[in-house]
Amino acid sequence: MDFVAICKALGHPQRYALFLDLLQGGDSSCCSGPDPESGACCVVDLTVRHPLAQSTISHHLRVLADTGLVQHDRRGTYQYYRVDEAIWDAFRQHTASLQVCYGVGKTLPAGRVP
Amino acid sequence: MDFVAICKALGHPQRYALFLDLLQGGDSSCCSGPDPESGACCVVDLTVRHPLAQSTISHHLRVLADTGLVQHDRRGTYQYYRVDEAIWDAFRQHTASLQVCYGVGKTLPAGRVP
DNA sequence: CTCATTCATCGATATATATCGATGATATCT
DNA sequence: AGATATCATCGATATATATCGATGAATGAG
Repeated sequence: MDFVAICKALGHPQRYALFLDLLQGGDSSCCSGPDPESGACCVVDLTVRHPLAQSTISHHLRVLADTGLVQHDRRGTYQYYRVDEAIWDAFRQHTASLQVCYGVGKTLPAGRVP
Repeated sequence: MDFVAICKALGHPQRYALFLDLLQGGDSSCCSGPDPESGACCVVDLTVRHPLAQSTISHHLRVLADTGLVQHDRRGTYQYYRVDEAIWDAFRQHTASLQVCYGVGKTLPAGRVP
């Protein structure tokens, strides 16, 4: 789980929107997955819901998939994308673990004092 | 709290390293703040600890500060940077709130089925 | 087999970002 | 006032990214 890489991937408005869409399992009516309860989404559906060219959406999905945050499996001509819950959970856990921690075990430095 | 902007700011290795440094309150020995228990860090200290030019560090700190994630206050000639805990907490809370939620309230679409 | 559909890849272009050295502004000290 | 230190800004350059249209590969339908 590369925290920085995932941050970078989510740090783009359109890509974040795609990610949110996948998180919600493609709940819009045009999603035509064979098992909608799996939360997967095919590229055409995303193309309908997002104001981007198909190639651009494919590109963003690849960026997300390269971090491991998103998985895809082929069914017929369709490619279904979904959020990898384990990776996402790891990301959230890491974020939660980063806390401000000053004044703990700090040795007062003897350096210059302005 | 702009989630995407913060992700973008943290999605860069050097900037993330600076952020971690600030999170830990500059616990390295060269940090010479007048009140080290406040967790603040001045730019020179970061310059010593990170392999970047001073102007580059200033730039990254500005990017972090522009998101609100980091604050700074001047004391003498020094500029002390610290993490804004409220913003960081908001970021962590938002991250925690983003959950996979499929199969909830989903109306089976009548669209094409591959 | 032929055609249509989905989707990834390629090539091109415009924009953004990272990085540095140099300069300038502000504050402190003598 | 003059010298020094900290730090932000500027200008330049190299690299990365976003976006699109066109193309090609794979698959299913007729």
